[in-house]
Amino acid sequence: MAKLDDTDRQLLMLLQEDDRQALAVLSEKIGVAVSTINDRIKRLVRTGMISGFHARIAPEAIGLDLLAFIMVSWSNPKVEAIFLERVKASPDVLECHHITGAWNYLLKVRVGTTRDLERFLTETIKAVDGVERTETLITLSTTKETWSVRV
Amino acid sequence: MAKLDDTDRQLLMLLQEDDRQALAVLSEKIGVAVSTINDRIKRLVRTGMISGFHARIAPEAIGLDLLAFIMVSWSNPKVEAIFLERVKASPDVLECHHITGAWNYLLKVRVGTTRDLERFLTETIKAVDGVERTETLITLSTTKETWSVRV
DNA sequence: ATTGAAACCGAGCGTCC
DNA sequence: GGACGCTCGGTTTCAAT
Repeated sequence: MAKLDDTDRQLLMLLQEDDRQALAVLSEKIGVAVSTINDRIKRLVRTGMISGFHARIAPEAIGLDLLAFIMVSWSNPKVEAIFLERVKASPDVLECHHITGAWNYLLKVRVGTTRDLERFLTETIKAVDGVERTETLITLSTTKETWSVRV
Repeated sequence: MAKLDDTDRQLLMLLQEDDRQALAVLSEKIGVAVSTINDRIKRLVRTGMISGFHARIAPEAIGLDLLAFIMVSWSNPKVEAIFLERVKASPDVLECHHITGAWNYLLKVRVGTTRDLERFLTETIKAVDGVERTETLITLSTTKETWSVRV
């Protein structure tokens, strides 16, 4: 974990908001030369601080209207490997976290309709032998969903 | 919700994985002219299918080692407005969803250490008058965390 | 004084329009 | 094809030793 100076921090803030600003614009905003901006971005990528550049798709604009969080648990530890396999392969699953508490895993899932969600639950989750319980929290509305972290 | 043809879909897939590919590369992969790629991207942005281009920061690389999901509830409906205000203003909160089930809201929160989490809970969440219960699920490990949706 | 790292400058070139 | 913006060498500055 290399340390960041103020230029790096400002750059990260600006790029996580919008990575398509011209180097000249970034140079202007931060107050260093264009080539410096270029060097810094390259370094941030090389050192792994920036892990990628991604277009963000508006989910509802393409018909992905249902967001759900699904908590899953089992008692046989052998279940985990198969479960993770399935989950990684499924494009419906955006996130998969091993969590503390009463449940083993928390999934963030985005699909089109409740029918898709039902299909996901039966064909992807409950199809894994040994999965004992699930609880699904449906998102009614989303107030905030940002990819920008404090830097 | 405009309809997408196959070119749009391929383009969205490629750009959400990596938005810095040259138009010529995209043209090659999809098999249409460079100018078409350019037009399509512009249209996808204009129509709101693409809502932005963002550099992704590796959270652990900058010391954000703790990810938590916090469920919150209250009984007085007047609490909601103040709660959302605080949550929107907090850089620790990445997501805030109104959910079904026993809880009112689900938050996704990223901070440095357990101390920061404690401070967040006391100063941001429990400081909201009327918040009655919270439950925090700490993420032990993350198997999958993608921004790419099925298109 | 010497060295190394980082910032700056400008010309060349690739990319976009 | 023309223009813009990025890239990448060389050069300079600055800090630390």
